[in-house]
Amino acid sequence: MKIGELAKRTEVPTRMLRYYEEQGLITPRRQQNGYREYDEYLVDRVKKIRGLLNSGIPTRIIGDMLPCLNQPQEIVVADPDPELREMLVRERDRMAERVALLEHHRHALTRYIAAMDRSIAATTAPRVPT
Amino acid sequence: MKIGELAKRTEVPTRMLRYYEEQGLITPRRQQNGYREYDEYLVDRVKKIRGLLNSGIPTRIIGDMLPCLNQPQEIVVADPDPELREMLVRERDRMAERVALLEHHRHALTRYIAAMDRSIAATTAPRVPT
DNA sequence: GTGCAACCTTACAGTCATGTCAAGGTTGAC
DNA sequence: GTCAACCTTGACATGACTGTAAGGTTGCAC
Repeated sequence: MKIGELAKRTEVPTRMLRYYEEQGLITPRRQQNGYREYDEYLVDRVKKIRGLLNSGIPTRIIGDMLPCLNQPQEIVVADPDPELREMLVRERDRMAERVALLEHHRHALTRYIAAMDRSIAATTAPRVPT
Repeated sequence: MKIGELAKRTEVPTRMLRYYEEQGLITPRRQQNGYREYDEYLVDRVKKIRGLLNSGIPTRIIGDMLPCLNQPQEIVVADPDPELREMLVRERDRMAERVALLEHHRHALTRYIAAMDRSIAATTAPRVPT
């Protein structure tokens, strides 16, 4: 498929698909006219890349991880590099921290919004029946 | 206190404290020699800023929120702007999404690390008693 | 009071994941 | 043939950092 279709199917802008290519995360073939030609399996891979980026993992590290995450279901560990393992553990722990923090702030925001609503209610209907 | 002490107490590098100032999130007074002078209450505020930034809220929006989050405990809504409310709701929903995604990837990573460990165990002790 | 480390200052450049735009080539439908 | 809807590369902008250079201030030892 061409870049536009991949963009639609993954909801990742074409700009980003080209960027991921630039970073060596995907390497589509080229048609005779120079257009990029993406294989089906790249849909999954792009989604994986997005997910990892969204989790705060930089492209450089994603590049290290991707070859290990080849099979969609089964986890294949080709070269069990202890350094990579450590890095992944660190990333996982950082994720846990971020989840906790996000939850904390989500609750704070929820409380804040509720307070706003009370304030708005008080403003629009200031006279409360005694 | 001076910038170095604030940095130590908040674990936010001086470089970033100056950056937050540049972005209008904190405005320390100046000593005669030009050094920045931070009040005690800024320790809390900087921590709040870090938390919000970590949650993916941009400085621009944090700048809008901070004046509302003055009191550490009580939530004070000075000007219940419905636009701000909508924005906050959007931010909160985005946070929820990000939490879900992070959790998903955290679990994936955990599974992956476990698989690695099995692989390492198999490599270092390849002969399993039948 | 000289020297020196440890602090502080500004200012400018670089990074990373994005967004946006320009200038131009290709394709397919009418 | 022309027009919209694609595609290409390239360049510049932005947000949140991050690094570093070049220099001023402070405090302490000698």
